[in-house]
Amino acid sequence: MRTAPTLLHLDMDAFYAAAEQAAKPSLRGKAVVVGGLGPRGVVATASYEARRFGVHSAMPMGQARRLAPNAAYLVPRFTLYREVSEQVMGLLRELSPLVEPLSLDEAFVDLEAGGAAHDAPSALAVGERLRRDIRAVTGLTGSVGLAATKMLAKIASEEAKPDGLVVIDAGTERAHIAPLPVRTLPGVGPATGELLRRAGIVTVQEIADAGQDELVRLLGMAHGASLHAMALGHDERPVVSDRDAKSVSVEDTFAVDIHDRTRVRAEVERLADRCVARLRAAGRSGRTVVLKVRRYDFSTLTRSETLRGPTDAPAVVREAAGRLLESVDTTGGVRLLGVGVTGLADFTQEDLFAQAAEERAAQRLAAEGGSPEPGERPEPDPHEAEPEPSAPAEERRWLAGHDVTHAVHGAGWVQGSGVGRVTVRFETPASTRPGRVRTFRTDDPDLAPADPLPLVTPAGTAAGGDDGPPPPEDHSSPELASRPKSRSGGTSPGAATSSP
DNA sequence: TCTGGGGTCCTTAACCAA
DNA sequence: TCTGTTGGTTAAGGACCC
Repeated sequence: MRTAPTLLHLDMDAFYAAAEQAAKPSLRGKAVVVGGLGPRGVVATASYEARRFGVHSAMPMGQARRLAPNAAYLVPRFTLYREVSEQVMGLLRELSPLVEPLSLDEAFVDLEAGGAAHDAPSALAVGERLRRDIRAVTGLTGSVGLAATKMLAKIASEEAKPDGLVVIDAGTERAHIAPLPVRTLPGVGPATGELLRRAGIVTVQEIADAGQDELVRLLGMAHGASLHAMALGHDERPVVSDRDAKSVSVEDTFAVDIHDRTRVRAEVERLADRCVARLRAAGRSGRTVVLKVRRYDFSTLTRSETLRGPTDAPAVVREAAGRLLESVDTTGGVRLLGVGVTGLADFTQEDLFAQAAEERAAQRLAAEGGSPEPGERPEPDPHEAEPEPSAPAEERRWLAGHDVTHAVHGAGWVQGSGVGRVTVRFETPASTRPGRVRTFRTDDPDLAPADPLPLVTPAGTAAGGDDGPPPPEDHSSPELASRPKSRSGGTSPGAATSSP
């Protein structure tokens, strides 16, 4: 058992929204909401300015728009977030070989394993230096928690938010967490919280007092025992680097429910292909195929089938998913479909099923006269955030927040689009004040999509285009961070997503 | 205009084999 | 041979996390 607070938890502050603010000077200090912009989107991240209006993650977009109508609404740009995340993880790996990323914006680091720290003062110094380095390299802020266990380090970083550092010293752990609500503990969500509340257990102290037997009776062996241990401050989970994924899945929620069985089937096959593409990209194969269906009433069911051996053949996964669909009643409409693969292996069994399935697929295709789904041109999905890397340029879509370049005006980003127009703000991460806004036709040949620019310009290469002296701090127009002015008619504001 | 998308882990039940 | 126990695997669902 570790006695010094040498376990570090890093949590970037409002990560997606902060990255967008760093990329778009006109949004700094403003309410920014990142998430799905379609009719069924939810908030992924809200900037701290937006949180003041009550907007928070997992909230339906519609509700967010009611609470903060003047916020900027942007679609997520995972390529940018991944790049920044890699920079941050790189800094963490300089501290220790034992780095466990939990997501793009969160990770545990075992400082003792790296020899970076051995007691509270050295850990504190490392934590503060890390925060400075992150700000220097990415321009973003992160919060750091230091403690002797994962659970406590995570609680500490939560308390440190935003842009802070908290150490929970050895010996103070139990006293520190005792008065906190049970929901503070990892693994206690709405359901468990409510169950405990009905048992009269509201605080961490009360979990400890209830005793392990009672907790196990209430929550089952695994959950009950671990929760009781956590309430006592015990948590022996080690930091584990490079964990292998155990499943790969893709799913889509449709802008409107799908009723047509043929269409449902076509979507399942598309999802199967996307799933396999990801599986192959990861160099894995899988043995169990899972189909997920969310019906019109939000009831969700899964069906799964385990194959004789692992596969990464598109036709095999497609066929299995298709078979599973046969056993699902979709009358009434389908809101979401998903296809996943579990039981992953690093190899693909040389198998005849794949070949047989390929042949059947080819035959079916030939029999149907060459077109995959007659009359069912799989439209570019209206809900996906990022365009497929290889998306054909047949129809250009201007997603709110994405980078563009203009032959005359240079680098900028899409502020909104609709009714044949796209509104662009011309500014870059290095701009010292909000850039100009211009509106173009969506088919303007001078306008082209662009890759995200680095948030921080490496010293010495001060990117040009920087006009004038430091900002007289924001004399921005009211609609600045808001929707495109050119909006008219019924299309949802700022959404580049097409509605049917 | 309620409720995304990508995961992990646990529980329960059914079934099969030893 | 019959019955009971145990353990592994599969399938389905649910809670939780970011």
